[in-house]
Amino acid sequence: MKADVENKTLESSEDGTRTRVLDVVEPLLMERGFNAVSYQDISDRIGIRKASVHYHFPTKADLGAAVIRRYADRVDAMHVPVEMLSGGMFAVAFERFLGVFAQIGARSPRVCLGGVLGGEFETLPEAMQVEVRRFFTNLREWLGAVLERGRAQGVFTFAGDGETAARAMVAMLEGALVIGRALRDPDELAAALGTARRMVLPSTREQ
Amino acid sequence: MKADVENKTLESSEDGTRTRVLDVVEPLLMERGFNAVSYQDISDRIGIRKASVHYHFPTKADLGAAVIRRYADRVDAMHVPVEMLSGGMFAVAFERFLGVFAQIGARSPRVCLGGVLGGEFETLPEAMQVEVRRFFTNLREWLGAVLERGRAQGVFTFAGDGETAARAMVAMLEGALVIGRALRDPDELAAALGTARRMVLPSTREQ
DNA sequence: GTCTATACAAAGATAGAC
DNA sequence: GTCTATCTTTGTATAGAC
Repeated sequence: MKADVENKTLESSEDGTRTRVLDVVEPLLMERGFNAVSYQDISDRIGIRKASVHYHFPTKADLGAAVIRRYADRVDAMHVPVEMLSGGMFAVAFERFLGVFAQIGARSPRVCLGGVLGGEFETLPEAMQVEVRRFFTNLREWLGAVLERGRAQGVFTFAGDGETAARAMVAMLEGALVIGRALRDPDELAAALGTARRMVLPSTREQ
Repeated sequence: MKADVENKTLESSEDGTRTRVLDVVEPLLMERGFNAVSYQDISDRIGIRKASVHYHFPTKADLGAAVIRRYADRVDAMHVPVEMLSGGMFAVAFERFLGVFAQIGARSPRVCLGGVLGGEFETLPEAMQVEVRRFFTNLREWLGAVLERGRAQGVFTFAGDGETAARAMVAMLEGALVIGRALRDPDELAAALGTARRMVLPSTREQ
């Protein structure tokens, strides 16, 4: 169990073609979506034949599901469990959450994988739909809990319950990535980030 | 210029296959996106051959662009020009704006055409990209002006400029449609609608 | 304006040699 | 694990008769 690896996020230690495929497909999906990415695209990019890609991921559904699963797990891992937070750490966790979207926005024309796949949702294989749902559910639940408990500790201020605020916030950020990319306008995401803060952080709310 | 027609929204008076095609494709796009809809799908649904569909829309880009153009024009037409608004009419116009999204949400698994095509944006033909941009730009500009002027007349209250609020709001509603569909959860859009109101309507803001 | 027929390219996927 | 070769299906698009 040698901890080598160049800069892998999590995942198995041994690099291997399988991981290279995932690494190539993920950004491709974020840019073009599932239906517009082919085995040929992948084959071209990593210099092996289509058939070899099929060896690692027999069907496209397998491939797609593996990509979102890894993506969702990685995003999950960036969010400190609510039980471990207290006091000012809530604000930090919240900023970190926004930072994830800010990072994606900085890589436009990529958008959040959840957002693109959400658009194609009805055409996705079951296994992928399950992962997309899990992604959104986890995100919402974590953020909802953070907002709720953070408010109890006086860090956040907002009306209604944390879950509702979390829903609105995630939706806004996902939407902003998509629209901002279409308009080639970084202000779109900036407006969403600012609004998100103003929704819950009293310090940012002076007119 | 006989004003017959069954229940066409705008468009030319004579029904004709061309319009039937648009009528069939629009909801298909809202559900599946552009890349997952084929001439065969259309052919099946209106009972003519693929080649006949090509007669009306030679390329798929022509077809796609025509669909969004009509869609964007229709949404545009639902929004009373800001110059014609005053006093309480601002609140009415705003509710009407939210109503458009509520209607789409009620037809889930369809989502806003702008939202789906935004997800596929990088893979769309130029002509379609132009229309998608126009859709979002018009929506944002109209709403931004309504919020701004409505606030000047004491109808709305919010921090920052109207354009920023409008950006955040449109993004939130688009995102909520997509996520709500994936999760098969009507509460998603409801949360967004409620949050939108709370963002600008003082009457809805008591905790 | 709609049909039949067909061209042509791409896609997902499998068989079997190396 | 990767290759060549191939199958099969689907998609966009065009030609030409009716």
